[in-house]
Amino acid sequence: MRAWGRLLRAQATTKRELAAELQAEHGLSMTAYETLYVLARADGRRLKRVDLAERLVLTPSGVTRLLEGLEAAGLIEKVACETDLRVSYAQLTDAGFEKLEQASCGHTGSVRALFEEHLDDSEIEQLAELLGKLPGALDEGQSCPRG
Amino acid sequence: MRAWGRLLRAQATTKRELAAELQAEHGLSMTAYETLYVLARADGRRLKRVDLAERLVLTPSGVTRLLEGLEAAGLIEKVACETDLRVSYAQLTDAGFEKLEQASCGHTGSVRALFEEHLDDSEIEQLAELLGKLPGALDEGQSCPRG
DNA sequence: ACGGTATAGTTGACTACTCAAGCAACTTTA
DNA sequence: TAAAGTTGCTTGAGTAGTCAACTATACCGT
Repeated sequence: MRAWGRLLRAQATTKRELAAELQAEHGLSMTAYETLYVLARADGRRLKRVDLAERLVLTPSGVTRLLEGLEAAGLIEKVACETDLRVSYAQLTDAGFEKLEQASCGHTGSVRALFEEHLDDSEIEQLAELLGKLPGALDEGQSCPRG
Repeated sequence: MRAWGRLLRAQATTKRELAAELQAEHGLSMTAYETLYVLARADGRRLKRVDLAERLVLTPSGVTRLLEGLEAAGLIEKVACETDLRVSYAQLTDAGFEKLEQASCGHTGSVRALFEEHLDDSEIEQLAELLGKLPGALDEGQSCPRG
């Protein structure tokens, strides 16, 4: 039960710090970063909006609004699907990929630093393990695109 | 590093569910609930806005806006401090305390259920332990007011 | 082929925060 | 005892998301 309170506060606190940094250094929101990240690792660097919504834990309308911004910034583009006229893919542009690479090292570094400041390696491993059992955990891979 | 991604998603997913339930059953937002909760356990059931901000991981303006709502709903009231005219306490009203009690059992039940669905007791204990080492962890007590 | 239902996405109105700026009351210092 | 600085809180404007309602396309049974 303490676990829940701590989950809330730990996440809120760390997220706030990291978001501020990401914003200051690269002009990206946390969610925008996550978006570029999942797109970069997706097949063909594109994803249906609906899949994006699931991965980012956002509603479809949230995705629409998010992508509006990213498209305006030239980091992604809208690509129509040939076989289903309803779906439009979010396609990572080269600029978007570069942006991600620029932001990636700094950001993952900060995340790592923040965790390692408070936990040792095996504890982090344990934590990942435990959190992985909670809902919302779809499998992912490593930290760096092109890594 | 996976830990971070999972922390984000686990929290987003669970929070979404629990918030919806809390809203449907008691008309409270997650943050409102947390507020009532920390006030109930505070000395004299009141807290300075600035302290509230720290505990809820909110900015002062966020607290102002939040308390506006809670005060309008009669769950808290504004009480001026006698020795320092700048500070105004948020004082939990009886109605607020009752509201908390009503919401408390259902909510803590849901939280517990959600965790226990995926983790066993010792894992939950471990998780709480690990999250407790992350920033933002100030000590708290048990789950139920008056408990 | 055609009506019914499900799915993908968008839009308008709203909520819950944030930040930057500001005011008021307190403290320090000289 | 007054200027300068600090602290507690509020306010205006903006951002990021939500929900409910909508359009458009696709699929399915008859």
